[in-house]
Amino acid sequence: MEETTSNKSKKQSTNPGNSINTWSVQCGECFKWRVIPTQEQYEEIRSKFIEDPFVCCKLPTVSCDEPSDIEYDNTRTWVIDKPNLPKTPPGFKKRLVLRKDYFKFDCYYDAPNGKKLRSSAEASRFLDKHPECKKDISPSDFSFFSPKIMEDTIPAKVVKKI
DNA sequence: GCCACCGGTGGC
DNA sequence: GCCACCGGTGGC
Repeated sequence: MEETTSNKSKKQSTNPGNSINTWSVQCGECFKWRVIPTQEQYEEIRSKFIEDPFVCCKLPTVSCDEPSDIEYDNTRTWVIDKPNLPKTPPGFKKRLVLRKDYFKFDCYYDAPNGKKLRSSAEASRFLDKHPECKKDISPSDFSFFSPKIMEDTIPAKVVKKI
């Protein structure tokens, strides 16, 4: 279960390259990496990864015989995710912003009204203020987990923090 | 004045 | 010692 970033990215924020632009999962049988086209599809797979592990043949046009989509190497920075994180609630947008020093991510949810949520505490408070959301969404539907950045794939020019 | 970004720290 | 959380602020 992985996500990757690289220095090439779609413009999702003011600072290109600081967000995740490729989502991929590893097949539990052949161990090849498969790129998942959208964050939403990726989150769907991730949300039940333990009880329903990913295998290549779940993708419509792929099997374990096909070469892998991408390789784990330092042509891009890799970060390791956790299985079974909650899917982003409908109407919300989840963003992971990588700090310039590659030390960690900041995780945000953009609420339907544009409000930016920065922590579980803020998410809970938001739901309390918006009972209409609370019907379908609970605080446990938010995860501010920051994926682990793989040090051996951090660009050499980045100055490491001591 | 706002907000993206970063730094500091309290609580575990 | 770590990291979730949030206050502060520089740059716009």
